Amino acid sequence: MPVNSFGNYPMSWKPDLSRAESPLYLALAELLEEDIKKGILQPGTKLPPQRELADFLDINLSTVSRAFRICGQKGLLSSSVGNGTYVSSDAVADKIFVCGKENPKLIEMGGIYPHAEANLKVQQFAEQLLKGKDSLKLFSYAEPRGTKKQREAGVAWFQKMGFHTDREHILLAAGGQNALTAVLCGLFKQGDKIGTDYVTYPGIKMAAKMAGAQLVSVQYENYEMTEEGINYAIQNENIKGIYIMPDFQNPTGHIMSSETRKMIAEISEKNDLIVIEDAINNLLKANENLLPPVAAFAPEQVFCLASLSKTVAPGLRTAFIHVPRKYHPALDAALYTMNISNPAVLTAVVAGLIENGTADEIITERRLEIAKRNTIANKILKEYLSPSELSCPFRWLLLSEHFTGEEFEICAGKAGVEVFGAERFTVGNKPADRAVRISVITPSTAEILTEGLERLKKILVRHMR
Amino acid sequence: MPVNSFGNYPMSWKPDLSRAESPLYLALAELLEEDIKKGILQPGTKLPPQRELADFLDINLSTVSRAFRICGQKGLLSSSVGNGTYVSSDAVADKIFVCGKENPKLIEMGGIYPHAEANLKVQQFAEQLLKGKDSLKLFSYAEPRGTKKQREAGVAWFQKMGFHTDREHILLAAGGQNALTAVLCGLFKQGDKIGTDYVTYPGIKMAAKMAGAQLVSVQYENYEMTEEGINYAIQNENIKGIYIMPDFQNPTGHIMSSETRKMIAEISEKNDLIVIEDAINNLLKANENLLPPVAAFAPEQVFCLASLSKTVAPGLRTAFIHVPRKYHPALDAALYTMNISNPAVLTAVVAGLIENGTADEIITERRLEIAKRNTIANKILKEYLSPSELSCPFRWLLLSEHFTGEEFEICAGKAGVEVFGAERFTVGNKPADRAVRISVITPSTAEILTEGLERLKKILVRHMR
DNA sequence: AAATTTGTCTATTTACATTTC
DNA sequence: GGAAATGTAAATAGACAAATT
Repeated sequence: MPVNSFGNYPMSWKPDLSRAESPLYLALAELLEEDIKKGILQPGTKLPPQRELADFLDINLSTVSRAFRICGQKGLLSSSVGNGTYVSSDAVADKIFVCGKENPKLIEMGGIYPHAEANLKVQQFAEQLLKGKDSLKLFSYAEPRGTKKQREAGVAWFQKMGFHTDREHILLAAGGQNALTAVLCGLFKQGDKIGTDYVTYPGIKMAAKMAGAQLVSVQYENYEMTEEGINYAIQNENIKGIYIMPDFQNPTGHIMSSETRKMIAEISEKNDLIVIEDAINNLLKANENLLPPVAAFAPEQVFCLASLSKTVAPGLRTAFIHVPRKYHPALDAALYTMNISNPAVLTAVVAGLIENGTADEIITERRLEIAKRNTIANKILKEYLSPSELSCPFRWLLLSEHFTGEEFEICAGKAGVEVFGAERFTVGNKPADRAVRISVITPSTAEILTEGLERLKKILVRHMR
Repeated sequence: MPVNSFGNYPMSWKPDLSRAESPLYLALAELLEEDIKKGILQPGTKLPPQRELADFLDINLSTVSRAFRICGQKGLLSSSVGNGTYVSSDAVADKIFVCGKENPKLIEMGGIYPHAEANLKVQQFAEQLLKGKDSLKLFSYAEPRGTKKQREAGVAWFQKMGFHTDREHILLAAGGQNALTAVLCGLFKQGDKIGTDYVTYPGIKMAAKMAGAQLVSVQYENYEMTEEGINYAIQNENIKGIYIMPDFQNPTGHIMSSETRKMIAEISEKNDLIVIEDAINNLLKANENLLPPVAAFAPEQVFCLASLSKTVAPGLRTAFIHVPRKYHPALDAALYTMNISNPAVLTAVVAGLIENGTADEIITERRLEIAKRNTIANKILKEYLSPSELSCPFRWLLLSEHFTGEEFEICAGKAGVEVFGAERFTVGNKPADRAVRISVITPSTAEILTEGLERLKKILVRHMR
């Protein structure tokens, strides 16, 4: 018999299990998922305590618990002891990012797609390579782990970042996302937890979902995870790893301080925490601003992923991974399971470009082009943009209280500009920032960029009055 | 108090839980895994009934059950009601297949690697393509789902097999293994079961492990799954899907009859069973032997995977997937999570080769070359080889009672020939066949092939007396 | 500072269905 | 053909620890 007086303190959710066919725990989980997807339970809603719900439904506490766990693992709920269970803020927003081109009139500033013009040197090199001897082998199976020469190119690549590693620590993946998925699927089990920033790269959310891992957002200050935050997540959330993007954090564009890098390295060593460091933007930073990746401070604890997509060319679909020795077999197996091997043509091009110095030239070009575009962005939207270095390919646009990120995304879409609202990047149950990410590098010309930015400004100004 | 008289019927396993620190169920699972890996519990061993073990250890039945389930999901055990629990026959053999070259003196006939000489036309086409206009875009991001033209090439590819599908049913993957992993990770949950042949392509074992799915071997007759076998597995093992390779089944080389193809199509429709059809070898069959894939008979039930690795060139890392409509979103998301997109250069080459007819020429060349090699194989090892069409790139070598597959693999290795023993292909708890798979297409020349086969013959003859 | 709230984890009880003998 | 053997699944009970009040 229910003890609580439900009348006085109405429960936020009163499911009806009376005509459920499947087992109780499943029926409950299904109802919950349905109600979240339907919007009956909004993100951020606090659910009734498990005991109260059990009492109300006249079933056992553990049965409710089990149902909640199922939804929790799907990323629909996030809960903490003593505090309660909440509907995740990103429970619904689960859209795939699709490379545009569907609406040619839309100015694409959502996805970050470096423009094709800078690919000239890559194309020329590839053409030469195909003419060379041994080019027939470029269409046979490649060695799964890459050749010594290719892994050596990876070493050279990390060297540019100020991180000295060696051939035995390098594996190759078919791009940054491929690398990320391999690490998650290869090293994490269903139910394992991974700490992230409170807004983060959506690709980690997709990869985590595939691996069955749960993301929890780590407490932060000034756009950086705090020491206490990480320690708390280790002790109380039992996270097995963290995911970080120290250079031009996606989506905020923040560059992690040297102190925090060292702090994370230290904590990870002390607690045997797996660090997944996404160094995709490291080499986009200005040359005089050399900040080595966290991996440099804890090389046996950190997976350092270095995709070439943003720095050389996206079509190369290649990433180097620095792999801690003890995790090498597991990641090797995961990459083999997913890819067998990387395309021989592309890895050969990559290795060649790095070896002969062309890669450096391309990076310099890309940096200059981005800087040119950020100068334009700063001129048009200065007061709204979160500050950033000139070579960051995207910007974090802070909105007034008039808009949520999602609302602005829709408004911008109607004005013919695609941007991505903060909701797409959120983790956990904190309400999303009022912000959107805009890519300055995607529009094919500076003119189109300008037009897009002007349109955004119009929307902002119109609502300022 | 134990009821059974353990003295009389000694239990096959008497674990010692007395000094376990972790929870009972975990400690038991760990002990079990350890003892299997150490070889204390051999593949095929029947474990004591759960109740007896619980009694012996003086713990609850469910606790044992839980421990067994953990090991079962790792592929270490396979059990059936009324019958008991057995150590899986492939519990230990878990090696990665690595593309050789490490020992140059070894004649590689283990992995199936089409030789590079046939890549000439591919290389020439790629060279032309790079010279063409728009070639800069080949190094930018590609559309995740492929362009219309590329998907149209997939339609044309399936058309050659006698299977008519359309553009909306096609997705692209970065090779056959990539496709397989995407299907498994995208559509199956931890603990889901998938039926396979009793010997099967090891890649499905790796992919299943990553997805957390369990493989169960389906009853068969004459190298083909039987209707009763599939129905049994649906009803009693609760399989959610089956994996089949109807053309040149790996490793036996068997071609599935037309009747069985239709039977599988029908059962899958009736039971909403997901069929994963690996059609990698379909187009290697002789032209006059057109047998459409199972997908042709149940297109909304069958994922049909068509890698180009064995037919055109492995380095293209491309596979077309025919996807049932209802599963399209799930697979699309999985592929996006793993790859974002396929390399634009390679998919452009693939689409071009198919469109201009070069692909057909290459297939014909490959078939002829394989036939030449099988003629040699038949001459040297006729009496040992399981019969097969001339265009099958590998053969199933049946051994006498003198050898297990593994033993022969080792003997061959000592004689400088790499082959793969049946143990690498086994699923379930039936002891492996006495057989090895030999690839006739991997040695770079017919002479090397001949030498390899002669060495194998020597081993066989020496032990016949 | 102590009591209460709250989620999590392990082990147990009970019921069930299939297979074997 | 019926009893016994055997694995599987769901629901429950109890203990624990962190967070809140």
